[in-house]
Amino acid sequence: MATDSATRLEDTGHRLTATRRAVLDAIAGSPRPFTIEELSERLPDIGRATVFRTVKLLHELDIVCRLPLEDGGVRYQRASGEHHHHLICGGCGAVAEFSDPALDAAIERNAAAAGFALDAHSAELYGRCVACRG
Amino acid sequence: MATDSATRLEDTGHRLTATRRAVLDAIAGSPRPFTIEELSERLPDIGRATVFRTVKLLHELDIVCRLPLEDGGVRYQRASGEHHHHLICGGCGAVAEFSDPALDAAIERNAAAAGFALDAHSAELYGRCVACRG
DNA sequence: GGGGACGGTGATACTTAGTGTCAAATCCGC
DNA sequence: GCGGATTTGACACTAAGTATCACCGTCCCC
Repeated sequence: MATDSATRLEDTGHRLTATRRAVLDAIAGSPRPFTIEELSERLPDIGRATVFRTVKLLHELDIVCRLPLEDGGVRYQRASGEHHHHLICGGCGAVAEFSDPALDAAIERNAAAAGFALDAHSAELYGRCVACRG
Repeated sequence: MATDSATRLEDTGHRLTATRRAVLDAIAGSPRPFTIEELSERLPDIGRATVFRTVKLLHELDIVCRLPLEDGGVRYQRASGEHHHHLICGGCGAVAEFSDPALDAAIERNAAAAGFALDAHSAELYGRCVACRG
C-alpha cells in the first residue's frame, strides 16, 4: 500500500492530491523498477512534466529511489526507506537491496582518511542474479 | 604525457589519428574533471560527435573514467588505470581517488550472499574536501 | 607509386531525460 | 463558499548522447 507514503507527503507539508495519489498507486503497482516514460504511459491523464516533478519530490522524500544503470540509464523503484545499496541484474533487470554496516564503515573510513566530510554516497553492484546465471 | 594512452590505443587495434592525439592532449591538460562540452570548446576544430565518440572509446579502454555527480550530471577524468573509487567534493568539484581492498571485499561478499555473479560495481562518495569544509 | 578497403571524421538530425514558464485548475483553512 | 497558495498541464526548451551518411586518410597489397 502507498498509505505510509501518503502520510509522509502530508507530514512534510505537501498536498496529497488526486494526481499524486495516482502516481503513488502506479508506483506501488510496479513489480519492477520503472522509467519515468513507462510510468507516464500508465498514467495517460497526467502530464509528463507532472510525473517528473512528482517522482523527483518522492525521491527527495525517500519514497522512491533512483537506480543508475550500468549503461548510464536511470530507473526508479519504491524505496524501503532504510539506507541501502543495490544489486542490479543486467539480464532481467531485477534489483535486490542490501545494507551492510561493514560496507558503510569502509566508505566512512576512506572519506575520513582523505579529510572529506561525507554528505552522501552511492554504491551500485552490477551482475547477474541467480536466475540469470547459467 | 599522453604517451602511454596513445600506445594503449594502438595496442588495442585503434588508430592514433591527429584528432585523437588532440583529444588526448586536451584531456592531459585538464587539471580538473571535465564535461564533454568543455572539452569540445577547447577543441573547436573537432566535431562534437567525434569528441563524444573518442571519450567513449577512451572510457572503454580505461584511459578516462566517468564521474557520476550527485546532481545526476557527469564529468570525465583521466584514469589512473587501477581500479579505484572517487571522493567528489560538492564545493570545488575536486575529485580524489582511493582504492580499498576492504571496501571491494565487502562488495563482493554482499554480491555472493545474494547469489549474484558480480560484473562491475561503482562507489561514489560525495562530500566536502579539506579545503571546502569550514 | 596506384588503388582498394576500411577505420575515422564532421555535419546534421534525432533521441532521451529532464527543466522552465505560465496560465488555469485545485486544494485547504477559514 | 472565498481567497491565497500550491499544483497541474501544455509546451517549449536544454543537455547529453546516438545514428546516419557521405567524405577523408591511411594502410596494405600489388
